[in-house]
Amino acid sequence: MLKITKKTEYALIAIRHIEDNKILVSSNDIAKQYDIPRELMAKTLQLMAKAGYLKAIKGPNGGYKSQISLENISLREFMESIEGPLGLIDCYTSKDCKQINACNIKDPIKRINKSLLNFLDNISLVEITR
Amino acid sequence: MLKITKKTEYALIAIRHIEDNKILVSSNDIAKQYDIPRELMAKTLQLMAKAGYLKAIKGPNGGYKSQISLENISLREFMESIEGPLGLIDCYTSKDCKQINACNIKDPIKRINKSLLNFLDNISLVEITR
DNA sequence: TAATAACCGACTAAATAAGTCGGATATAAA
DNA sequence: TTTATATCCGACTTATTTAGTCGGTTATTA
Repeated sequence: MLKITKKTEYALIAIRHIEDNKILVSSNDIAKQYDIPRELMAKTLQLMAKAGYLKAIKGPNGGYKSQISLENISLREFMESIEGPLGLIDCYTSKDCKQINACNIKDPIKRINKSLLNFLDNISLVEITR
Repeated sequence: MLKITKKTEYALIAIRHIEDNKILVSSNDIAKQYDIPRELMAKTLQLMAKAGYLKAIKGPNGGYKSQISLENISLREFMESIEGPLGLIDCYTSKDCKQINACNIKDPIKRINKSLLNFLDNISLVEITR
């Protein structure tokens, strides 16, 4: 419970690696170095490129480089761009909860959820490089 | 990602319900009122009783009543007693992560995890009744 | 033109969460 | 003392989500 996914984990490993090695890094390099399945790492980097965090360069000697400054990205923003909306519960995003009507914890959970998101909003991605 | 489980959700619904209705409440009552599967609700209440949050009374007209004052319980403590240890990742609890050696985000994640736990430590269960 | 790297979607496998089933024990009331 | 109702318990099945795989395309450089 309350775990982050491997995809997010791999994304964080990659972003730090790319940040630390200011040169172009290929998906294969990262996968090999951290023992991450090639295809998964590739897919994840593609997501990150699509989200605008990385610039992708095709062809031999291609790879990825950073296109952002980590200070400006929050952990929440980053995670959500990879996995979709975060939340302890999705009463509010999806509408198929059987408890929704009678539910006696809707409001408190909403409040707690909000402050959790706020918590993640206030963690910058640079944190991951320290 | 970062979701709480239904079991935890049902537990919170139950604890609030029991708190609001100071009398003895049966598992069936709660299950019916909030449209929760009987057996699951029963099992969850049993966990809570075992953890010492509730007092169980068997037999007809039996049920559960609160045995704690919610102010003194943190959300973290409550959740962990139902689901086991919390964490964004379990590098540290389990030892079977392929990345563990090369991992470049171990320390930052550990730090962030710690402050997440701290966040949950500082939310009291009474919050759920407001 | 061959090798390499990103790109893309559909697929399978593994892990976890959610829910079900069958039966035991305790207790209050008829 | 019997019956009904409640907790208690563990094993089981099903559903959902996460993780990983596969096959093939496009772009680019040497």
